[in-house]
Order: sequence, then structure tokens, then C-alpha cells
Amino acid sequence: MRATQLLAPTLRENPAEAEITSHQLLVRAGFIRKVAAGIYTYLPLAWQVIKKIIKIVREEMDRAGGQEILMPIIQPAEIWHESGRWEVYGPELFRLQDRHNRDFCLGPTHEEIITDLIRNEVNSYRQLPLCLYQIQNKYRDEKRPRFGLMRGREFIMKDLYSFDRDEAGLENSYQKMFQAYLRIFKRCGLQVFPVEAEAGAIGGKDTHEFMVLAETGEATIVFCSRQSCGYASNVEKAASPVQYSAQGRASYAGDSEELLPLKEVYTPNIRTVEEITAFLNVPAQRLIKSLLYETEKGIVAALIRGDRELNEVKLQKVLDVQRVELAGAETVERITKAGVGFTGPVNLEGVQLIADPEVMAVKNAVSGANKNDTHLVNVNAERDFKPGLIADLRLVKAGDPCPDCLFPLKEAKGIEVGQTFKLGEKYSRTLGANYLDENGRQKPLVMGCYGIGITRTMAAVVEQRHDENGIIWPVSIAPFHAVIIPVNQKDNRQVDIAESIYNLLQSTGIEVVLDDRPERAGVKFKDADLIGYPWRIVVGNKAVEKGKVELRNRATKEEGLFSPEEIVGALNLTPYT
RNA sequence: CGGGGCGUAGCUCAGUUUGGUAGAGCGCACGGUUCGGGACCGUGAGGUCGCACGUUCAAAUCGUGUCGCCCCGACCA
Repeated sequence: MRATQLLAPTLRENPAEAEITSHQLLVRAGFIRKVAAGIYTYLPLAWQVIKKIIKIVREEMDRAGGQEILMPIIQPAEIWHESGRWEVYGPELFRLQDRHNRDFCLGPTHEEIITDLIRNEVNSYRQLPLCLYQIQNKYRDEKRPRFGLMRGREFIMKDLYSFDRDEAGLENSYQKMFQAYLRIFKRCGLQVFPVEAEAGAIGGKDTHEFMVLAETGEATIVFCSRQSCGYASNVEKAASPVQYSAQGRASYAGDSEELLPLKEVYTPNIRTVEEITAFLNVPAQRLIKSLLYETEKGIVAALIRGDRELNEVKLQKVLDVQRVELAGAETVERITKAGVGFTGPVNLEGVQLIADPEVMAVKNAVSGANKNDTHLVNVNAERDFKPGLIADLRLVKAGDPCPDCLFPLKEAKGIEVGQTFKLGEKYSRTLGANYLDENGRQKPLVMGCYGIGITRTMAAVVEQRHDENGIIWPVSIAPFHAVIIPVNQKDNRQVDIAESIYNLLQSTGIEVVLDDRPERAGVKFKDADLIGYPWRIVVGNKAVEKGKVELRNRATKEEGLFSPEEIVGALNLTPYT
């Protein structure tokens, strides 16, 4: 490809709207342009990268036994009603109507379509196991699209669905996919690590997210500091190892303190945990934070130790509700008869009490009194209040003990590039996708689903592989392997040598750009670094006189002089470096 | 959906407070000088100032509405 013919509009300055590195660089280096919020055109360089990522994904899916299909973007509302997700998915579903006012949606995912296909076409255990996948545009009307390709409203995704006859089959399919995922991301030059996660709207039991560690990641993950343990989890999922025992407080902290009588104290306008710890001179661990949440099943009071944060996902799961929303000031006042900041579990009427096990362990705790400017001291669980439910509600954080081995956990930010789910029978039951076993008995198919965000993966690679000058593509997915830069476009000797190297490399199958633009060398160097070609070949005067050209590695910055004939041999096209 | 901010040339931004002829740098076109890390000189093209309505002799500037975009939060494969 000649640079004069390549549409790669680079920018000198960062676009004002781009916040994170991958967004800035992909726009600046001429890979993408925005069409609307969260919707982008992929220019030639980006599409080149995307096609390569897709090729890798396709090879690994095929190797793992997948068969590629292509399902429609536009999906009729009926099957979404059937699965119940027309309502559940909410405003995130792009909905539209045809000329007859029939409802459709743009597919955010394809469980419904595939299950519909399979229930009609697969009837026998002899046809199992079956793995089908597609690489397709997906549509999600995100509340807040952001960070360029990270969270788009239109994006490219690979989704594979596995169908097995039983749990053992699913486990086998799941493991194959898990391994395939590790290979895919490695081949894309990414360092990922799989973490345990929550299933979210898709549903299912076991699920892993594949995380690319990056400062700009939207997900927080925790992992065990002990290498051999290997525990890693999304914080939302991460369990806290503290369990409540029937023996109660005595088992905690070796604390032999006596239970003291309950007492009211005057705490004028003292509302927050910080204010109370300062005012009463007690540590935050001794406080019981009482948070009122509104759910579709009513209002609950969630109790958590003063030094902890509540994990709303855990709360939602434990209550088995769709919606948990921190109650507003009016609701708090209606329920507690006091202002925000004075809520406490003692004599709190009309709500369900749910407590974290740690709360049960605090002796002589401090809590709100449900009375303005008043707190209670020497509050003790069981004696002064009795929660209807005790459940792990804590948001785990760095330093907390690992649930598997009790070593301290570490925390990191990650970009989720893939997720695998064991769906089980969730969709096959609701949509009636069954098969007949050897005994002629009808059974629901056992499903798994496995996604990879293709366009997000491209952004994640930029996020993980860049420097102050631009992107550093691995050879495996670089838009081109190399760029040839004649330093002076008006020097015929340089141009001739550059042209001959260009022809030579092309004839050996190396993907190369000849930067034949009438620009000064500096401009070409800047663009080469910005775009991130793995190799750069500079044809300059001094080099020409010695019959040698420069070969430079984008990632390592190593340089060497080679004769044109030596270049092909010197180019190291090891994919992932 | 709550809070905040911004819409002026392809890009980055001034100008809006105090209404009166549309600006700069970069990019682009042409000519010249340059030529190994985003050169310089000259000439030039390019804008319904997001859109609509209103106030006014006069609106980029004031008012109302509306659309779009960005950030924080909530939410999310």
C-alpha cells in the first residue's frame, strides 16, 4: 500500500472529546471516526486490525469445534416476549417498528434467535454436542456510551453458543472455550486474566470474565497476592470469607468485652461515619451503617460495618430482586421518622432487616437511633435487633483476605474483553429447546454462551500497548507489518531503493506501506510511530551511500543497518512481539 | 435518568461579560526556499457561529425552547 493512496488521516492534536488513551490514539492515528455517540466508522487501518482479530478468533473457534453462522441484526419482538427479556432488558434494547407497526429490536445478543433455531432443528442426542458462533454487530442503547470503542452502542462481537446433553458435556465445552479464549488473547498480544464474575442480565451460574489489566478499565478486580493460589474475581462477585457462626461474637477478634446496656446519645447534626467516629471517638469498625434500599419487593435496611462499603450486586442477588436503589431522603424520613444519617436497626419498623455477618460480630456498636440528632451506643445484634437475613454484603477491597486461602487480596482495574457463561437450562427451558435421549426421553438442552468484544479488544490492545509517541501493535494484528520511509522524496536514488524494497517485501507476502507522500522525514516518522507499524525501514542518504537501510523495531526501538537483500531475513515477524 | 460543562473553518480553540464588518494556530490548495523527528515565506479557498422562535434599527453575543456532544454519578456483555 502506498501512503499517498491510504486513507489514514492523522491528527496533530488530541481530539477534544477523547478521554482515554485508546480513544485518543485511534482517532489521532486515523483509525476511527465518530458518527454519533458510541457509533464509529472504522477506517482502513482499523478495519485491517479488526479483520486480523476476527481471523484469529475464527481460527480458534473452529479449532475448538465451533461452526460459524450469521444471524440477523434485526430480531422480531415475539421471541423476546417469549424469553421474557423484551421487558427485562429495558431501555438498553434498541426497539423499532416496521411499516405494519410490528415490533422489532436490534440484537444486543442472540440467545433468543439461536435457541429458536436449535429447538426447531436439533431433536436428538446424536446431534450433540453442538457449538455455533457468529461474528456480528451488536446494538445496545447504553445509558452512557463512552471511551470510544470501549463502550459503544454499536460494536462487533463474537458470540458462540454451546449445546450439550448434560452438565458434564457443558463442562467439557466450557473448558474448551476457556482454553480457546486464553489462546486468542495471547495471539492478540494481550495479557489477560480470567476472573470469576456475576452473570448479570444474561443469566446463568458459573461465569468468567477475561480481563485486560489497564488503568482505564471500568471493572475492578481482586486477586490473591499468593501466586500459587490463583484466586481472581470481579469485585462485584468477590466473596468475603467472614462467616457468621451460631456461636456469635465470641468467635471474632478474640474479644471478651462485656455487653453494655443500650444508651441514647445526643449527636447534633452528626450524620456521616467520619463525623461520628470523630465525635464519639470510636473506630469506624464499631459503627453499624444502615442503608435503606428500595426494591420491587419493598424497602429493606441493609446493615454493614461503618468501615465497609456495601456491594449492591450482592444485595440484589441475596434479595432476589431486579432493582436495588438507595432510598431518597423522603423515603428515609417516612420510614425512620428522622433525617438521613440517623437510621439504625433498633426498633426500625416496616422494613426487612438484612445484615452482613460482620455486623453481627460487633460488640457495643454505635448506630443511628431513628431519631433526629441521636445515636445509640452499646448496640448489640440479637439482643437489640434481629435481622431477618444474614448475608455477605461487603464490597471486597485490597488487603481483605482471599476467600480461598486468606492471604491478602490485591486490587486492579481491568477491561473486560470476553466473558463465558454456563447458561445451563435457562433459555432452553423457557423457550422449549429439548432433545430426545437414548431412552426417548425429552430433556432440555444444556447451554453455554461465550462472547468476545472484537472492537473492544482492539481498543484494549492500544490501551495496553502504547507509548508517548503512539500505538505499538503486535505483528499478529498490526494493520501492516512494516512501513518504508524514503527520507527525501525528491531524491531519486532513495525513492528507487525504497520502491525496490517495497516490491521485494510485497513479493514475499510482507504487508508493507510505502510512505511516498511528499512530506518531510519528521512528519513521516511521527506518523509511523503514531500508527504503530511494528517495523520501520528508513531509506536515507548516508545509508544509501553505504548501500544499507535502517531497520527499526517500534516496540524495542532497536535499530540496525541492513542491505536491501538482508531486510526480509532481518524482519522478525514473530506474531506477538 | 440525576448533576456539571460544551456546541464558532477539517482539527485545537479565541471572540459572548459590555449586541454593531467572522478571528488565530494547525490542516488544505498554489508558488518559492528547505529537507533525518510534526520547516519557513508568500498567495488563497474554506464558516446558515448546532437548530428554531423571540427581543432589537441591528444577535455568535440577550431570552425561551430544542437537538447534539463530553465529563461525574447511577447502570451495564
